[in-house]
Amino acid sequence: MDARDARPDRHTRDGIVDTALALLEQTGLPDLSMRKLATTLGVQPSALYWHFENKQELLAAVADRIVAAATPVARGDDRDAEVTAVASALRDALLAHRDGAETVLSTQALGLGSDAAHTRLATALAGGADPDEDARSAATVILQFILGHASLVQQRIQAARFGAFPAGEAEIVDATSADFARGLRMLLAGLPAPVAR
Amino acid sequence: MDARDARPDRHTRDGIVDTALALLEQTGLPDLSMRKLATTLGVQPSALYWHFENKQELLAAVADRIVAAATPVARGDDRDAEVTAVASALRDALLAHRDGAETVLSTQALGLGSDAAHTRLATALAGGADPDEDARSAATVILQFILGHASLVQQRIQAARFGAFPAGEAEIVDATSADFARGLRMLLAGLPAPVAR
DNA sequence: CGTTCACCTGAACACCGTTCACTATACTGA
DNA sequence: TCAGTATAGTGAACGGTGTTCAGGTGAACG
Repeated sequence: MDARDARPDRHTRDGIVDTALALLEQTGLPDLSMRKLATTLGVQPSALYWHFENKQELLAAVADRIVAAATPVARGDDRDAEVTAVASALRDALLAHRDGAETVLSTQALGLGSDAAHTRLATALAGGADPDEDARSAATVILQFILGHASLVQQRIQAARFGAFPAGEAEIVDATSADFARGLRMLLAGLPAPVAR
Repeated sequence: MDARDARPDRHTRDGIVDTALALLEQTGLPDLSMRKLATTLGVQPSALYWHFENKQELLAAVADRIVAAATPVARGDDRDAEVTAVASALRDALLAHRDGAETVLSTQALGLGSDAAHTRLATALAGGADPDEDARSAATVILQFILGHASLVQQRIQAARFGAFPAGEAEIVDATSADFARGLRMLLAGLPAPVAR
């Protein structure tokens, strides 16, 4: 309403991703459309295409934001504890946003080894050192488990959302965290004994 | 062309799923539309809604078909070999169709414990006996890994398909099968020692 | 003062899933 | 033989989708 903020600052990539993330929370991935996003931003849909080449690229940015929120954890003493901490942070980040896992999975956010989460995991596996081929391969495996796990958990949440059986989101996340811990334990058991530090 | 086969047999759910699966192979999941499917069948789009309530239900049927194709394997002697065989069959089934993993993942085909693949896995884990809670939980973990793995592999295939770097589908499947084997080995290492049979 | 650039408008295109009234064929029992 | 019913499909429409494109608007700069 103030005349002053007629053009205080224009929309920026980051700002748009913010809004997209908020909208994702409300509508879920399947109903997240460029038009709804544009409306929320008070803008024509076509305006979005100045900032992003297409929807896919926008979603990739959203996915990046989601995994980037996996805060690096305080390092534990032993390797397994640290890997567990990194993996759990990633799980939490994926589950923190509605359809987060599917969003990340659907964009090739983790295409090659170039991804931050993968590197973090591999480094933790290498005991803090530069990860060798072995550590990177193990990191890939763990990442695959995390994404599969989180996807299935959220698919269950979505099924419960407008669904047959009643269950809160928090309940499901809680109930499945035992599975996650178990999977992690199983995976770590298949590793050679950690080097002392 | 023959006048005889004007209506030899009508379209059936199974037949439609067949066609959908073939179309999936050509177009990929994102471009698999009810309209294209109808056109392929020589039918109006609305006709599909006599056989299926909506697209989701159709895709669920496709997903069911995909996982059902995971042929039960000849049993190995020890538990780990058998689990590996079941898991590998499932991976193969998912990778056998374009976007197979995402198709299965996107439908809640593996919602609860009611799923065939889960049961098969759990039974293998229990050494052929009736799976207890522990075996079922471990089966869940392994299933999550398989789906995450297959999803990422196929996402990589799709990236390569019209992509930056050149790589055949078979090459990728091949190159990643070492990761898969490793993941399975790691997971199995976290299990209590199998009972003798 | 004119040009350039960042940002956005408005309209259009081709396609999407889904609904609905209606039709045509086949089987079934009186 | 004829009415009736279930099966399978038509054709048109509705609202929504991602994306393109020519053009406009304002601020910044030389």
